[in-house]
Amino acid sequence: MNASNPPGLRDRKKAATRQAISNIATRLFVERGFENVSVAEIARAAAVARKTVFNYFPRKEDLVFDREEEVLELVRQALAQRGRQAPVHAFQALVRALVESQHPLLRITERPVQFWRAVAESPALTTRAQELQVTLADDLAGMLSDAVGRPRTDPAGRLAAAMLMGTLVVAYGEALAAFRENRKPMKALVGVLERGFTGVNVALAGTPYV
Amino acid sequence: MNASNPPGLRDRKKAATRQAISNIATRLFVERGFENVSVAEIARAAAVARKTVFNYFPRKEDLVFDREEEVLELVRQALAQRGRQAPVHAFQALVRALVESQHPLLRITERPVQFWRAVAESPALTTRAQELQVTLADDLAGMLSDAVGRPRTDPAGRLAAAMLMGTLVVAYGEALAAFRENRKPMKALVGVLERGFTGVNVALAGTPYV
DNA sequence: TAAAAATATTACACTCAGTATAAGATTTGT
DNA sequence: ACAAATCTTATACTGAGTGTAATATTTTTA
Repeated sequence: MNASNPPGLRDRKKAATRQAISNIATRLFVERGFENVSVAEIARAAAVARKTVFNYFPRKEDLVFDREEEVLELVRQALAQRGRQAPVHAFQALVRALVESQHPLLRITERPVQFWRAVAESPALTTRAQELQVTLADDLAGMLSDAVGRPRTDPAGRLAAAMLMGTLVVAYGEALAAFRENRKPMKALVGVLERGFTGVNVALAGTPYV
Repeated sequence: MNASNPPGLRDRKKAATRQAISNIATRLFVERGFENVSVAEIARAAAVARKTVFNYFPRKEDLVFDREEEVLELVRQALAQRGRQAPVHAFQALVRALVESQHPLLRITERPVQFWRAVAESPALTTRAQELQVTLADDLAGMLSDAVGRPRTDPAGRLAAAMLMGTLVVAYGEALAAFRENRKPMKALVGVLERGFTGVNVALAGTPYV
């Protein structure tokens, strides 16, 4: 639970171990598929106890998805620095900015295409991805509600978050499809995005969210 | 893969076994919670082999959620009989009709409230419910696209489906919350619903879906 | 109605994810 | 250098889900 300060030896070793496990796991998954690699095998390859793997990654799927916190941080920042802008608009502005600045999270290249193909081929990973979408929508709903000083259970906030995340997921999926079919991924992405955003703005009209 | 005809003895026995397993499982889950009942125990209580339980319900969670087909059938029917109405509007009309006719699927009573509380208390069931939401959104997207003669991957259809399902889930959740707080569940439900529907209609404006 | 074909149930053995616990090793603060 | 805190490990366990082949039951055919 440390924060700043020079990271001690312990923390550096932990980071190294975590990274090593993650790297080896990724390599094995790419080579042979998620379902065909056991945690025991990963532990062996990383020269570490099986339990240690679970210490760092409570579920096997977490070896693949470990950028949740990064995403949340981006949203937090955007909402904190939004000035007088409505929170939903601030979120939309964030997404547009990430697209235009070619941020790694939304940039479409061969890498993410292969990554998401692998996810699609694994039932466990697909399920986990869906779980993540819902978790993110939930967190987003909480942040939006906080921003307008309403209870975190406010249905309007939930509705906004669900629609925004839904839009984002569909848009990103379409961008991946476009890439595979040699169409312009970013154009496809923005097309869906603006459609969805327009809808959200109307749905939330009359509320402080927008 | 039989369809009509008088159901033979075999089919009747199968239906009976399935129902018996499901009933006993439900009882045990209610008594002691989903995670605290093993499939082995269910099998024993139902006087059946463990493997037989898995024959009928591939995953343990399927013992709880087994109304997917029923929902899909409702949507199929509504879209088939929609006449010249746009598919998204037909879907919205279906939902409104279910609400007004107090259809069991959307009626809020003590039963569903307890059911969904139990789901919320179980990580495995929560995950499965999310999975179902995504599956339903996917099927809905396919049906909407079919209805307007576009490929099942059409992003507009996907967007419509994602937003509609998102709206439905948030609205239903809010209705459950309203029930617990002694507010009018149906009023809460319809409130969120109409908000979401308005947004969807705008998002999809200019497309044949609406 | 009796045998043959089809299908359902069962027993058995197995893999693997995830948890619990306590002992041993390493880092950190004094 | 010592003690406290924390990380790793060995070991053993529970429970979900799969594969397979033997057995029982229903349906079909003759």
